[in-house]
Amino acid sequence: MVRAKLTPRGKDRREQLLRTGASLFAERGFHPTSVSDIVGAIGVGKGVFYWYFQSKDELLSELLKSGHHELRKRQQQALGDEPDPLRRIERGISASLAWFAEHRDYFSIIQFAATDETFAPVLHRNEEIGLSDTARHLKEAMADGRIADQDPDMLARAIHGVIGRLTRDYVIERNEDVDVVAELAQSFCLRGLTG
Amino acid sequence: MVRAKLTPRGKDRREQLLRTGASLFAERGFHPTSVSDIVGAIGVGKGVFYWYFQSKDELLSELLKSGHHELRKRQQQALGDEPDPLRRIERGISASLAWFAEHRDYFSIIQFAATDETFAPVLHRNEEIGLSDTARHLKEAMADGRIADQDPDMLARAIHGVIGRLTRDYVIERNEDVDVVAELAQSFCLRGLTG
Amino acid sequence: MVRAKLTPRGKDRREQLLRTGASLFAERGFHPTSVSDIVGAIGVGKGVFYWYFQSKDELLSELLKSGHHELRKRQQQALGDEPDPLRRIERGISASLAWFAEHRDYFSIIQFAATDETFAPVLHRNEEIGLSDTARHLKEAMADGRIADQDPDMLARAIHGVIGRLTRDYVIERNEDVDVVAELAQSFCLRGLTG
Amino acid sequence: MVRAKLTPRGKDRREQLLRTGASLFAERGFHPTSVSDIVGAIGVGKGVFYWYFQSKDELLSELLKSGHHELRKRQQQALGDEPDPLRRIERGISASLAWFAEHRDYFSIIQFAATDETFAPVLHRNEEIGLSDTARHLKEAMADGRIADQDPDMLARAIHGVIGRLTRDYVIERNEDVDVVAELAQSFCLRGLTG
DNA sequence: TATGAATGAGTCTTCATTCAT
DNA sequence: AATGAATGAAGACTCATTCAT
Repeated sequence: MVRAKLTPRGKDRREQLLRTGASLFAERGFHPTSVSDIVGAIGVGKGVFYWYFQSKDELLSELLKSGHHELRKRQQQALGDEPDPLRRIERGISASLAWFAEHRDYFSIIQFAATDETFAPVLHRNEEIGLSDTARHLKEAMADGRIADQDPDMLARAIHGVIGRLTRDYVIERNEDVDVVAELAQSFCLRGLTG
Repeated sequence: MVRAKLTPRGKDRREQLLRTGASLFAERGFHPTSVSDIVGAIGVGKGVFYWYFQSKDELLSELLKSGHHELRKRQQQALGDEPDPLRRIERGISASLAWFAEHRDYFSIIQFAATDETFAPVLHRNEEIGLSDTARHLKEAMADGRIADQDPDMLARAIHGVIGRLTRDYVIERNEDVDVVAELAQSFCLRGLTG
Repeated sequence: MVRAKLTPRGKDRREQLLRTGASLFAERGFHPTSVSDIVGAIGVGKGVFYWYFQSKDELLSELLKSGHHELRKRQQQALGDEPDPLRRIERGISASLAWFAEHRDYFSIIQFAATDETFAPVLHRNEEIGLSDTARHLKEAMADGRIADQDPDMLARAIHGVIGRLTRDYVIERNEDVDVVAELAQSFCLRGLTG
Repeated sequence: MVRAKLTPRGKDRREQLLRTGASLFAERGFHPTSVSDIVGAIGVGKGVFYWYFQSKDELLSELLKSGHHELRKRQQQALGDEPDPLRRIERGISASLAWFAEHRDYFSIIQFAATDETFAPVLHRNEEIGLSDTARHLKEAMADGRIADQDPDMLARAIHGVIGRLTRDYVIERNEDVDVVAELAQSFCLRGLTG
């Protein structure tokens, strides 16, 4: 039974399970982490887990969903009302990198989810949304003649590829300064678009 | 016990296990695929698997190792003796896409391995090699004044990010024509480098 | 994970597993007895076993440990404050036989453990303790001039050899009256010592 | 199929399997040693084992049988035509210790066999024979009034208990000089008998 | 005689999930 | 809301034994 109404204490517990799960999934992987590991890390009984979540899968889904929402919110805040579509792309790049830098666990989880039959569909839907945002800016830039006519979807994915890879290699793994990485990502992508 | 002496029949069986494992790992994921699934798909007893591999992990490692070798070989063949470093990068991009198009299973396996504590180290070592190849070309181009001075490692990773993402989204998932994808990847990356 | 906190019910279950394991190990041997056999005999699920013990090996170790403690306690009670060292040896002999008569399973288990690479070390340490007790009495008797000077350790082992063998052949296998056996063991050993 | 007639080469192979099996069983135990280990140690294929023995159990049985015969032969040689029954016991003690010192593997194997449902019966029959030899000497000594009237079987087992234990602890485990051990065993047992 | 290959039942162990309290 | 206990299917791996060559 998924609890509809939670007492404040209940909400905290749920958050704690979410955080702990995220941390362990990121560190060891989803399959190698057992529900037992999660509740054990918190020091509560196994029943607690199933009081707040229907299954282990559900915990991951929740993580995916909330991560996506937060990232999205951050990106939209970053865009503000910037009228220049290319500037919007630049801002989106640095907002994404910055957000991931603060949510490393989510990044790892997303990486895993992308390779898993069960979660890939959810993830793809999420990605589609981010992608279409980027593609919209690109189309606008094309309409304005700022960049050459090319498949906007493919370009969007190329940009996301750059972001993903640099995030993983520099932000997550080497803890590099986000701004430095963002700058290169921006210049590489912008030039890649405009030539 | 890696069997040293294998009869032709044994070699075939080993290859068959490798292929079948690759295919199932790619389709369902490593953890969700059991050794039972693999031998069941071939229609042999469970012991057969362990005659050829020490463990399920070893099978994946072998897959990773041979995949890396083959991809590398393909890339080097593609480079030929091309003197222009930027051309070499272009050729590397299309060679990679082409190879992955023919080895979709390996791509998926690599994706998974990157998220797994046990295999990530091996994978990273492999990636390091490909990355240093790319970075070498970049340094040469910088020395020649063909592209601006920037961190060559970071640029190499940006390029690989583009390749990886477009491979996944177009070559693997949508079965798009490799040449079309390669062209965009090349133009995006080359412009990204040269501005 | 040795469960720290066990409810009364849990303690009972643990005892039950210990008893059942001891009984089956004694009857069929350690290796030929599977965890499945143990839980099957009790009529519970397989997981129950691993809730209380980390492994099959651990169950045997626990058995060895507790058996040793109990035997030791019984021997010490038997000695009381008997001042005569040779009398103490006599009492030790009958106490051991009596204890084994009540714990036949443990005797068989000890016999097996002595032949097993994994458990022999533990067992030997236990035996060392009993042996040094006996040797102490012997040294005292030698100091008193009650018995001739000989290697006390070797003598102690000879005595334990007599006890072990008669226990096995008469107490365990033929269910002979303990007192009769004890009497012969005592007279044989005491004369063996004093001549 | 048990081979009836063996070529000289075949006899050697069989001996080699017997020796290797004995050595591994003694070292690691019967159950933990696999047929694979045995043939692997020799460097031959698994089929070889089953060419010479019907099963792993059969190998152990053969070991038990031949060991018993050899030990018996040695003891009888040692007795010669010694007319004094107590002297015969003394000689039997040292002959046993000496033989075990040269056949440590067999000693360990016997120890194991005694704890195993399958082999204990065979072993017991063997022991019965040695025991009745000893008992015969004892009865003669009793008839001669050399030792007091006591259960000869129980005494014989006490003596064998001493031999077994000292063999294990000193001859096998500490590689002690056999003569020294034999002397103590003889004096302890003889005094134990005669008082 | 001997080998590499294969079988498949069986072993220990894990783990998501449920339940009684 | 939480706990200790229990379930049992499933997983990785082993191994005595057999077979084709």
